[in-house]
Order: sequence, then C-alpha cells, then structure tokens
Amino acid sequence: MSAWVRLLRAHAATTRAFNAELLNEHGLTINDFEALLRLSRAEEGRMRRVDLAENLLLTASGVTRLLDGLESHGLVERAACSSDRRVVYAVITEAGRTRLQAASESHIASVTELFEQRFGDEELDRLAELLGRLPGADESASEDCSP
Amino acid sequence: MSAWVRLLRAHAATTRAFNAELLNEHGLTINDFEALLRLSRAEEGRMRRVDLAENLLLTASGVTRLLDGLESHGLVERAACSSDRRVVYAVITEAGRTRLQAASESHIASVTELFEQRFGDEELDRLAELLGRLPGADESASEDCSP
DNA sequence: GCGCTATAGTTGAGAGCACAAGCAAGTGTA
DNA sequence: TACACTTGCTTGTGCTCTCAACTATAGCGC
Repeated sequence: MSAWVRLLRAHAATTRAFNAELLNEHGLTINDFEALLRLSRAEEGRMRRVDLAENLLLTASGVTRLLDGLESHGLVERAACSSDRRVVYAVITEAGRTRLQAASESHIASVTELFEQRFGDEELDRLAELLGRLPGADESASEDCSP
Repeated sequence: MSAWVRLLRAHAATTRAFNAELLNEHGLTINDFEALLRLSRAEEGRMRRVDLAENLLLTASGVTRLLDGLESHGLVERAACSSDRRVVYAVITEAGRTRLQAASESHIASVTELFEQRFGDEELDRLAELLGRLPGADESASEDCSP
C-alpha cells in the first residue's frame, strides 16, 4: 500500500518534471515524444494507430488527437495500407526524426541522470524486475498491417 | 531507462484500473479518494487547501476544483480559520467519512490484492525503499493554519 | 500609520485524456 | 447474395488538470 502511494507520488512528480522540460525545450509532450520514439524504431518508421495506442497506453481516440497534433507540425504523416483499407499508418517524417533526436539528447540525459543518481546497476535491475511484474508493464511488439 | 518505462506503463495501467473501479462503484476519482483519506486522517478532519495541494501533488487551482466537486456532493465543507482570514479549511463531513469508508473497503482490497499477489513481504519492503528514493515520494505532514 | 513583498485562494483559458457513438471496411455464415 | 459481427479510426462531449492573472490578507521594515 505504502509502496503504491510512493510510486504514484514519485511518478506524478517526475513525469511532470520531464514533461515540462520536453514541452519547454522541444514543444513535445511526453506522449508526443514516446510516439515519435516508437515510430522511429518501428519498421519503415511506421505503425498502425491501434498498435501505437496499445504501446502508449492510450485509447484509439487519444492517438487520433495525438497524431493530429504531430501531423500539423509535420513530424508525422499518414500512409495507407495496401492490404487493409481500414488501416491508416502513422509514419515519422524526416522533420520528426530530427526533432526526436534533439529531444532525445536532453530527455534521455535527464532520465538516466535521475536513475543513475539514485540507484546502482544492481538496484536498477532489481527495480525493473519488480516493476515488470505489474500488469501493463510488458513490452509488446508492433504488428504489420497484414497479420 | 527501461525501469522508468516499466514504471510509467505499469503505473498508468494500474491507476486507470483503480480509478475506473472507484468511479464506477463509488463515484470518486482517485484524487477525490486521496483527498478524503487525507482529510479524514488530519486533525479535526480538516486541512488548509495549500497543504492538501502539496499532499496530492496538485496545484492550488486543481485543489479548488477538486473540492468544488466534493463540496457540491456534501462530502466536504468549508471552514474559516480564526487566526488567518486568507485560509479556507476543507473539512470532511459525516457523509464524506461514510463515503470514504465504503470506498476504502473495495479500494484497499484491490490495492492489497494487486501487491500481495505479486510480491512477498520482503520484496514489498525493498520496492517501497527503492521507490522512496525518487523525488516527490516523501510523505509530508499537514500543517495547522497558524504556523 | 505607510509601502513592499509573500502567501492563500479563486477564476478564465486551454491542453490532454477517456468514453460513447458513429462510419467505413473486413470477415464469417448461410 | 444477404445478413450479422468485428475491427480501425474519427468525432462530440465532458472531466481533470495546469498556467497565468487576479483579489484579499498577512507580515515586515520604516
């Protein structure tokens, strides 16, 4: 119980700090950043919106609005899927990769600093293992449009 | 880095689940619940809004809106501070305590279940200790209106 | 007393999110 | 072919939160 309260508080406070940093310095929310990050790592820099939603723990509508914003700034664009006309890919653009690169440098530095300041390697592993048991913590791969 | 991603994902997913449960079964958001909980534990069931904000990791305006809602449902009421007329206490009402009691039973049961299913006593202590090192994780006491 | 700054709280505007409803396209069954 | 069901996505609505601007009170130095 107490652990959960700690997690909640720590997460809220830390996320807010990261979010503010990303927003002020690069004009990205933490979900914008995560979306660009996942797209950049996906095959051909593109993902189905459903998969992106699942990755970001957002609903489908949340992703629609998120991508609306990224699209209007030219960081992401749409692409059709040849085998399933319901699917609209989100594809990261060159501008998106550039912005991500810039944001990554400061963001990853902050995250790493936060953790490395407070935990040793072994503790970090332990923490990751423990938190990994919580529901929703598992990593999931992105799918192609034709399963 | 991976630990943080896990934490973020796990926290988001779990909080959402708890939130939905509280909202559907008792008409309270997780912050409503936490606010009532803190008020119920505070001396005379009352706190300054500033202190409540700090406890809940909200801004002052967030607390104003949160309490507006609780107040309109009669779960909380206002009280003046005799020694500082700027201060408006939030005081938990009898109805508030009753609602909190009902919500606590199911919420605490869910939280406890979540953790006890996944972690042993020792692991829980370890987790609490590790998470306690993160900024924002420290518990803070509530203040009276005349410091 | 007077000004100055700090603190408690509220309000308006706007962002980000979920939920529910809806449309379009795919799949299964007959 | 006709029908029902599922899936991917978008849109309307409402909630919660922040930030910035504001009022009112308190406390300090003079």
